[in-house]
Order: sequence, then structure tokens, then C-alpha cells
Amino acid sequence: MTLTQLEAFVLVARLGSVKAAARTLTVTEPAVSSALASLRHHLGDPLVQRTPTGMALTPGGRRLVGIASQIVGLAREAEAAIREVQGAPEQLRAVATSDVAESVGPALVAAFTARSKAVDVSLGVCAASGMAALLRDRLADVALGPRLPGDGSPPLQSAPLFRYRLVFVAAPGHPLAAAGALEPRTLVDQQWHVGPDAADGASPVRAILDRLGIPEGQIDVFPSHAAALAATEHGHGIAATVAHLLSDDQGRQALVRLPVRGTPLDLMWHVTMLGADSRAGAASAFNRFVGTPAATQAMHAPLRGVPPSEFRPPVHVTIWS
Amino acid sequence: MTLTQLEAFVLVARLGSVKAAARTLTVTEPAVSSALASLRHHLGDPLVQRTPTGMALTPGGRRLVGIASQIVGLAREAEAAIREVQGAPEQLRAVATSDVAESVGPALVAAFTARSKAVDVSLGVCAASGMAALLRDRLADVALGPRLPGDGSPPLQSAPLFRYRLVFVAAPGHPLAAAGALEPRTLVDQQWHVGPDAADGASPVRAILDRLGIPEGQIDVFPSHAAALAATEHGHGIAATVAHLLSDDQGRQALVRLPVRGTPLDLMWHVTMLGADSRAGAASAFNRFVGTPAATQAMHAPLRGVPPSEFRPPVHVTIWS
DNA sequence: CGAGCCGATAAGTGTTCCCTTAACGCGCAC
DNA sequence: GTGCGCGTTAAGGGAACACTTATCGGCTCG
Repeated sequence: MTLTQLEAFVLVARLGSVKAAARTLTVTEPAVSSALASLRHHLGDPLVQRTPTGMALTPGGRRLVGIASQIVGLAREAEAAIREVQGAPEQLRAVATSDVAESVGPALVAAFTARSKAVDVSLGVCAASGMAALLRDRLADVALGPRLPGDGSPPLQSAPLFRYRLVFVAAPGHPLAAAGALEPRTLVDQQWHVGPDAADGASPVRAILDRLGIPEGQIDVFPSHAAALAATEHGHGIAATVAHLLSDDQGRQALVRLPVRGTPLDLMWHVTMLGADSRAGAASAFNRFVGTPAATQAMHAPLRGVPPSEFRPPVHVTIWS
Repeated sequence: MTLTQLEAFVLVARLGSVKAAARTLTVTEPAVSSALASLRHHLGDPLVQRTPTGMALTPGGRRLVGIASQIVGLAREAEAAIREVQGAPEQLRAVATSDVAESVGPALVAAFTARSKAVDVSLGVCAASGMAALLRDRLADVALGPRLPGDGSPPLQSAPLFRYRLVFVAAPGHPLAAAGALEPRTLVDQQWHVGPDAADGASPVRAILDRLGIPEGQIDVFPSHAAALAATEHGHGIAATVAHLLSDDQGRQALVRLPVRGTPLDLMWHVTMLGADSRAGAASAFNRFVGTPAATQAMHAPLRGVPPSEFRPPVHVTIWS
């Protein structure tokens, strides 16, 4: 029984699939499957079993997951504690959904970095559906994205981070660009350009696509939100984007907002982390920071005049998934 | 960072020496030293350093020992949990000082085994000074011997187990055997035959030897208490032993009690375990059992007529140290 | 100053881990 | 049925682990 094996098991149990666990750990599926096989053999229990809907825990696995999760959490805590004692900078690993990571995330993280010199911050991108597991396994300290359900063990705490407005956009030459007020259903026949977060069930864009009943064939998923917007500029599709990122593009008329009825949609991004008793000190500092005016200002200001596609965040960004 | 390394570190930190940790783990000193070296290198901190009085923790080590201890405890808990879910018998690892292990320990454990069919009990021998570390690291679930200080992390709970009387004995032909009332200081010139527990600072026999100022050259440490008594039967030395074990030997006049003033000494053995919230279920069951009349009866009854040297406990006995 | 104790190190060995690529088995959908 | 997605197994290699015996270095104590 090794820490690696326990880690693999916990992630499979939490994420419900070997594939997702492997992606999170940046290893291949057989690596995870093999670690799981070793643990199964050692403990003499299947722990998790395939079902049509994913991987389901056996009674033994259900019992183990809580204990194993504590073990891997403590192992991380041990390393962080030693680092701290030695005076090394504390580490804060932030994850964000791709929409946050391409909008207010880097600016927020950069502002926090500037204020807290002794903290080493990294920002990663992940799907909203995997955020809770990352936080609980201490693979991440804070998560930026939609509000996450806090129930579970250990519990999570979500707090409002940033109110934003979602709008629909198209190239100036698009047929709908010159239209007057549009009914939402007129968008059903359009080709949609979306970022990677739209593939995630918890994303608001995904919710819109589902509500309108857009067939998958009409949805082009791009590797980044910026790429989706770039394709929209030069193509004949439409996209959904955060309004305040658009001000400059609109000024240059690269994209125009579509006057769809019911838009802009008022939405909220949240910051989520473990409870105050179990999270790292840097996470608490970050939590305090996001409530300050400096944080709000940083999230509103920085991207003015810089198209997202060219934006290079001034913080170290690690892509974890 | 592996579980083995953390275990080695915790034991070195708790026992204050590599040698003791190695003995407890039944490996050689280099094995422990090497595990420690790997952990030191991995974390970049000496963790423990040699001092004239033993191994002292660095600030980092002090911080780590609590976390590491939790990790190894949880790892054991994980294995126990799986075993329990699978319906396998629960395991209870008892340790006792050699005096208990050679007197009431086996009978007590056997009586508990007979009552609790679903518990797999093993009894080991260890020094009183190492008991607290064994309990805290969950290498043992219950400890039988002297009362242990309960402070520390996690705290320990001691409860009275058995009141016994310590007497001094010699062979019938010994010069002192025919004497009348003896002053304690008349024993100073004698050759003492003692069991392994006398080498332990926490042992009452050790305390007596120290109080009388017996030089080391007059103390023969035998590998078992029974061996010390056997040597006393045929030699010209004296020994200290538990009174109620002696009844039959006295009947056969193999050994006679010396009428030393102040004897018999009224002493108490205790049972010690972790607090109710952190100990295994079997430990709690054992704790309840030792309070019952059946336990008291078992401890008084079984060895009547059976010299300790010939006694074969009906339970599996593992020697850990 | 030599003896003895204790921890660290050297050298070596068998085992386990951990990861890879490739191929296989199985359930499910079009 | 025929793909296709997903987990598992096979095979293999490199590294780390965990242990041993033997030796060294530093320290204390007679």
C-alpha cells in the first residue's frame, strides 16, 4: 500500500472514472489501473467496480475512500509544513474553469501575487465537474468557477467572486448582426463556437445549449475560449462570451453583440475552497483578498485593450488537464 | 516519501533512538537509518539530529512528527477497516512487559479470546518505556504493565488492571532463607536474578535495585522472568517475583519467600490504550472486559500448579522486541 | 588513551513500484 | 453487426525501495 496507490484510488472514487483520474494525474490509464490493481490485491477487495454509469464503490471502497483521502491530504500537508518551516514560499495552487482562466483569473491571481510576496501561486485549468475532487484531494487549494455544492466530506465553502454578464456575439458581417431584437429560438439554427468549458455539464454555456436544444453537430468546441472568439470573428457562427471582455473588440467592431431578448444574462463566478479548519494558510489569505476592492478592481481592469488570444498572464500557469 | 519512511521517522522521534526503532520494527539499524536518510533527502530537512542524550527533533521534525503519526495511524486503520468490512476477525495486538507476559497476561488474553470469538488476539512482549510509542503508532492496541503517563499526542488512558504483591525469594538452602525479619539493606550484597523488564527504567524492580544501590555487577539479567526464578532455585542468588505466582513453588519448597521488612510491596498493573475516540473497536471491547469479574478471576486462577517456565499460553504470542 | 556504544555510510541484492506502449474484453449505440 | 469508449491485462524497462552485512566516525567514560 503506497501513497501513489491511495491517491489513484481516491481520484477514481471521486471522479468516477479511471480516465479522469489519469488525466488529473497526467499519467496514462494503465498507470492508474495498475495502481488500483495493486491496491485491490493488497487489500483483497475490488474497491471500485465498473457499472454502466461509471465506477461504483464496493462497501470496502466506500469505507476506504474517506481514510485514504485523509492520508493523501496529510501527506501533502506534511510537505507543505516542512517547506513552510524552512522559510520557503508557501504554495497556492488555484484552478479555474477555462472561461475564468481566460478572463479575470490571471489578473486576480497576479494581483494577489503582487500583494503576497511570500506566496508562490500557480493557476491551472480544469473542468468544473472535477473541481470538488481536486480541492478535497488537496491537488488544488482554491477553485474559481461556478458555485460548487459544499456537501460531502470534507465540506467545501463557496463564496461569490465576480458578477459577470454573458452575451451572444457574432462577426459584424453576420446576418443576425444587423437584426433588431432577437428571440432566443432564432439562435437554434446557428453554428456555435464555444470554449472547452462548454463540454462540462456544470457550465452555464452548456446549460444554454441544452435549453435551446442545439444538436451536437452545430457545436464546435475549441481548445480555448479565445480560439472560439477568433473563429467567430472570421466565420459565420456565433459565440457566447463575457460582456466586459468584449469592450475593446466591440470598439474595433471585430465582434458585435447580438441583441437577444433576455440578454445579457446576469451570472456569478464563485471561489471555492475547503473549510477554514482544513485549508492551507495561503488559501485563507486568498479568500480574504478576493473580498477587497483591490481584487474587484483587478478583475475589471486588466484586459482592456488586450485581446484574450494575445494575453499572456504574468503568473506561472500550469495546465493540469 | 513512503509510508515505511514515515513509520521509521515517527518511531525514531518517539523512542529517541534509531536502535530502539529498529528493534521495534524488527529490522537492523541501517534499515531505519536509511529510511530516515531518504526522508531527510526528500524533504530537505535533517528532521532528527544526534545529541548526547539521544535524537532530538529539528523544528521541521517537530512539525512533521504529528502529521506523520496520523498518516501511519490512518494507514493501519485503512487495513483494519477493509478487514472488518470483509467479515475477517478483528485484530487486537496486546503488548505486555515481561512480568505481565509471564504471569497474568496470557490468562487474561485467553479469557478474552474465549469470550470474543470474532477477535484475533496476539500478545507481544516489550519494554515499558516503548509502550507509549507502540500505542500511539498503532503498532499495538492495548498495553499491559505499569501506569503510563497519558499526556502527549494523542493522549493515552490508563486504568488499573491487577493489584499484585512483589516479594523477594531465594532457594531453600540460601543463607537468608532461614533468617528472621530482614532489613532491606541486607539484600545489597546479594546476587540478583531478574527478568528482562528490570533493564527498563519504568519497571518497579528496576526502582528497587536503584533504591538499594545494587551495582550492575550483582545483577544478572535473564531472558525471561521464569529463567531468573529457575536460576534462583539452583543458585545462591535472590529474585523478586509476583507473590501469587509463587504459591505452588512455595508448596514444593523450590523457592521460599524472604521475610524482608516492608514486603510484600503492594503494586498495580495497568492497562493502557488510546482514547475512546481513536482506538480500535476491539480495544474498547478489551477495556470493558478487564473490568468484569471473569477477567479478575482469570488473572487469579490459571497458573496455580503450573510453573511459569512450563506454561504455554493458548494464544498466539508474537515477540516484537 | 583505548573500549564501547551509537548512528551513519558503503556495497550489494532482491523486490516492488511506476510508468510506458500495445493489445484485449466488454458493454452500448447507431 | 460494427464501431467506439472505457477499463483491464500483457510485457518490459528504469528507478526507487527495503533490507542485509561490514565498516567507519564521533562521542563518552573508565
